[in-house]
Amino acid sequence: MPELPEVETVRLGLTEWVVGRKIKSVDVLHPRAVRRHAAGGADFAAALAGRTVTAVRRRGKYLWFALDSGDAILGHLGMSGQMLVVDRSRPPGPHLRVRFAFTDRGPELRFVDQRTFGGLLLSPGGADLPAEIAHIALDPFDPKFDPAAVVAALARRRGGIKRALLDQTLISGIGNIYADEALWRSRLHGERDAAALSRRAALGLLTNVSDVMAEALRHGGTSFDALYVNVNGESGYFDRSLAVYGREGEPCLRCGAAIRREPFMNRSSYSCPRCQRRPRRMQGHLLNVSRGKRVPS
DNA sequence: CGCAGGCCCTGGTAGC
DNA sequence: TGCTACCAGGGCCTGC
Repeated sequence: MPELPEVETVRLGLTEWVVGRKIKSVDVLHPRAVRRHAAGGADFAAALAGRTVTAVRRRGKYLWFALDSGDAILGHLGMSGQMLVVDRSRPPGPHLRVRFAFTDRGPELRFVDQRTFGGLLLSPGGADLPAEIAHIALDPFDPKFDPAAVVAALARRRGGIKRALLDQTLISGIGNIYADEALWRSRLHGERDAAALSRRAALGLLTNVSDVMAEALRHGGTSFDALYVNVNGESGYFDRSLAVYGREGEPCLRCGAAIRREPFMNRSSYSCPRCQRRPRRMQGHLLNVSRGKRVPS
């Protein structure tokens, strides 16, 4: 699942392979891939022919191609989106959604997306920062990222700390994997009240978020399954370094306790039951639900 | 306004 | 073997 380190890995590859090239033609093969482009696929394709890519930029999990017109192609990979730079002779796979051909003889760019949660749109005047994502907060890799401001926002925040980490308008780029990894490093359960964290604990958590994502980037990202690959179709290998995500029942790398998996927002949270104690109030609630009317000890 | 929850989508897999 | 049910989950939308 592409989170910030994976999207940044893709951005670096696109910068190498696409910047400076002129788009010859665009084929939209699935309307859902451009559903956020209100004028439709034909308009999307026609507007891009003849444009030159001047840069590839990113904020959080969004990336965009800056064009010589001052516009931008804004994209989100969703869960399964891939940006592949491949030779034109290579036969298309079953999930090819959008194809970009260039005026040179080089490889083409393919947006491939099995689950179609991802998509592309043309952002008028969006070369520097597309208006469509102006509401997304800075990510921890942004030079202007201000940890103290995020700590202050967390102090005003209602609800659990994990949900706050996943709120892209508070801090961007974090998804389920790195949220769980950073919480483990900080020895915090994700349902701890965000506002109840000390300033020191909140700052430490943000440091762990930055650290784990920087480490993942150095490994080329996390490929938990075959759905995330870089522009050359290669997997990252940070999955070997994950401490909790996907490790249900395996020993905690710190204390040896069996890693637990809990339902969270129609997905899963992974944590260590010993290092990351569940807040007391929720403890009683969950025990009542899952084990009958048993009094929490 | 801020937060919680539902929905979108498909392929792989577990279970019967 | 063949079917069904479930799982992965980020962002957007709605409703309270």
